[in-house]
Amino acid sequence: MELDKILDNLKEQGYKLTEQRKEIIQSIINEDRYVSAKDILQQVQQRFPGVSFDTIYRNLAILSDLDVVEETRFDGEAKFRISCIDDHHHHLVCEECGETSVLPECPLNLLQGMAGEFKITGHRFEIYGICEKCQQNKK
Amino acid sequence: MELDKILDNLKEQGYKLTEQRKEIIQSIINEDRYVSAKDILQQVQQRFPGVSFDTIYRNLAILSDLDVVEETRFDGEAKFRISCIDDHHHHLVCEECGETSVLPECPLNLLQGMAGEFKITGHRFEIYGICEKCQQNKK
DNA sequence: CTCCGTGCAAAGCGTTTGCACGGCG
DNA sequence: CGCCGTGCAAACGCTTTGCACGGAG
Repeated sequence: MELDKILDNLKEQGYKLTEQRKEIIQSIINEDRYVSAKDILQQVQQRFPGVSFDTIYRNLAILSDLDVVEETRFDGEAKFRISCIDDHHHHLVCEECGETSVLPECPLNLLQGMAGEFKITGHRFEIYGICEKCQQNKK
Repeated sequence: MELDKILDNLKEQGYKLTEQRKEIIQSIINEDRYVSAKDILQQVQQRFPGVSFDTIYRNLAILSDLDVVEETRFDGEAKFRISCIDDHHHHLVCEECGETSVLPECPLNLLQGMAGEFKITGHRFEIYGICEKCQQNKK
């Protein structure tokens, strides 16, 4: 998703476009992989040394509600990445760098009907491992 | 997995069989669904009012290492259930009661080879929703 | 000018750790 | 009787919240 689209969306929803907020979104877009609140804070602090965790978390909560970011959890902390709400998809997540690549198929489709009477409200399918780049860095 | 087998396993590994430890394992077996440390504590406290969270957590860590319990996370807390290490499988997890049922197929098998150079170290595939029983309770 | 968003500080929650005692082996 | 496991308490890390000020609309 591009920055302008997101800002328009926020404005429509009645949210103000503060400099901090814009910078937070920008750095999430720049990262384009799962990062922690801390990672985002450090990025944003390069331009706004004053920003605090609360601002990061509050904005992440809003962005997550609006499906601007996807949220998951590993290493004992929440991780966030810019979302592509257009198409339903799943990730290969590198536990070293958080880099993600998209799986070509949603496994839920392959399991159609297997759930029976269970009313599905959500699902999580993530493959953890080490991406090619990080494997080479380790050698 | 049955209690005796687990206790033998623990003994083999050099762990002592304290009453608290046995009770912790027993209540996890009895639950047979994803429960939180708090849930386990409350169960165990019925027989040992003195037990504390530390004991629960320390034992859960050991049991998780030995693959006696499976660990996941939702509702912002770690959840544990007795594992069936014999066969690789995945769960439908009810977000109301933690009840799980087993999926007939591992979706990773269906996606064989899709990961490319990504070195897979683990994966998580869980479907969240409301199980049949909880749907009826809500009505 | 009105409120929403911010920064500060402190609290909240689940979880982990240091310590000394008690009980398993 | 040695040492692991326990309970207590305190610390921990991540995240959330109350408050008063400042800036966007």
